[in-house]
Amino acid sequence: MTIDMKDIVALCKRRGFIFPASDIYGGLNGFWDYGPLGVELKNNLRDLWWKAMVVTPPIGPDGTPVQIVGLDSAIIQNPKAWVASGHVGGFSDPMVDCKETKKRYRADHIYVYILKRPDDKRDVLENIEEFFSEMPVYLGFVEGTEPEVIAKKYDKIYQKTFENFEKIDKPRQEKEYHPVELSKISSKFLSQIVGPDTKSPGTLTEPKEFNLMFDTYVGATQSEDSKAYLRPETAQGIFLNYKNVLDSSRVKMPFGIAQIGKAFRNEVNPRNFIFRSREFEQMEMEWFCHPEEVEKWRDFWFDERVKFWRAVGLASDNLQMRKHGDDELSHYAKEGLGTSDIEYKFPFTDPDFGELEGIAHRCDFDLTAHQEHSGQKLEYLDPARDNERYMPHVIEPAAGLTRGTLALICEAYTVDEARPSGVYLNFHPALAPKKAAILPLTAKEEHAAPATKLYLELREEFAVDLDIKQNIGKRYARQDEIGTPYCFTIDNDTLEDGTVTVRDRNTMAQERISMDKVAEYLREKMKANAGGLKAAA
RNA sequence: GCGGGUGUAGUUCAAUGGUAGAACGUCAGCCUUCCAAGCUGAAUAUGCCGGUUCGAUCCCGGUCACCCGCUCCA
Repeated sequence: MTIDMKDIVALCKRRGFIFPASDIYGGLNGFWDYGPLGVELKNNLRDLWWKAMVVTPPIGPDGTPVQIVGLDSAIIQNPKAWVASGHVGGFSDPMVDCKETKKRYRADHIYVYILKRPDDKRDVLENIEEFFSEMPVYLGFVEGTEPEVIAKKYDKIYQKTFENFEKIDKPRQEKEYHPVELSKISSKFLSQIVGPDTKSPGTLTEPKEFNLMFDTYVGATQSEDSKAYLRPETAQGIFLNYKNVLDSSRVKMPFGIAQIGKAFRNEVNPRNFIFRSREFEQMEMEWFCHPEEVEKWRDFWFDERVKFWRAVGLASDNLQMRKHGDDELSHYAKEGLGTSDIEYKFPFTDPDFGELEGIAHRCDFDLTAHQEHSGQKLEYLDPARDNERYMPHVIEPAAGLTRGTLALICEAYTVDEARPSGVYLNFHPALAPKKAAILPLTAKEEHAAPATKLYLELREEFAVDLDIKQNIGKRYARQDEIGTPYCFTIDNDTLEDGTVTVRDRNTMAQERISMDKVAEYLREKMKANAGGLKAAA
């Protein structure tokens, strides 16, 4: 049975998991808001990650717990940080697309060759308008194209374009080609320009800025000097604080710094609900180690991270591991061990998979770059290795918190025609936004009063709901739809013998337990069902 | 960014160039001893802007958003 994403999106809105951002204004492409239940779910996943990384980090290969400390760095950093990281330089150039070949060029790499006779003394750039009115078509070439190739293509295109080519070309028998950068030519002439890899004019789009970082300005005045960026990844904040952490927290190589937070990318094309959005949340850990140990730690962290995703409920075949091909490696991972992804089969990627987490070997790219740009020494003096001085290498497990939340919802979404709601969310109890609902069988005081008492007791320890109104079936159904694993129902027997009914979300089975054992019951169920997770709380 | 599609209540759907309906959900009340029961009542919608028209939710244009396929994803 294939699950329709539309149904999931509808449920998310209907029950308060995820809303379109600025909904009442018609939304905003690439932005989503997390509703009352969505934020609980997301926080639960976030807290479990933090616990697995920072509070109780795993036991390392040598049998002792590894060292990881936390961090929460600013979203806006000195813009030089993004120059050093490579985010500013390589990706801020205006790009031109060819509609026909779908190729993409840097606008300053394409030259349009204007034809003129040697005796024509006009300056090409200053009289560009005249030149374009004299000849209907000029040709663009990528920087460095051989003159012979240019001449040949001109002959070919002109012969094809004009039946009376000879007549037109006659006065230009002696001609010169004058290259002009495409970015210097008004876009109104694009319809007269033939792209480098095509034969007909007008296929090139207007040059577009292609920097995926959001700009902002620090301070009251807006100028180039005050320009800054919203971070496109949380990782750099970790590298920027690497030295501070080392100097203040007594960690030794190898160790990790973990951070959870928002990141922003001005995606060309946000898609697929919250999967690719412009504002999203990352859970990243940078693991610093000696260059010789990267392989060991890469394998270690990959296993740990797979365990984590399985433990939070992605235990099915929908989870897959995949190594990046050389052609898709990031600038920082071109050397070294590359990147391996943990991927999830979302309904919208099915039968393919979408990235949930990447475990990358970032080499010493970032620290070296920041050392160069900042002038600060970032090498590590390792007393455990005879005071060897080296630049640590980094293994980075970088997970998407918002993507993970979406995967949890997709995985939990279970169609069941047999039950009144027709669907339920099969969340792991540790992840469920509500752990239990307290339901008096009727709204009468004799049921409502003990239910309220139980609710007040349980809410000290668990996220629980008290729901008194409407008939019991409706209330069960509502809890099914939001994925509450347990419902405790107070009825007449409760008054007699102090027991309540426990109703299990997945099986709909019921059993009676003593009311004063409910907290303990819940505690044990959470633990028993927690799989590889440590208790959630 | 390109091509295609879709926008009506919270959700899923009707209908119409002339007063926009339903189901479910929500809320209020009654009822109710375990799975959206029953009764009564209530609130809530034509994405936005413009054009054509006596009159537009419907026709046209633009825009925004969502979906599908490509592209992109440092």
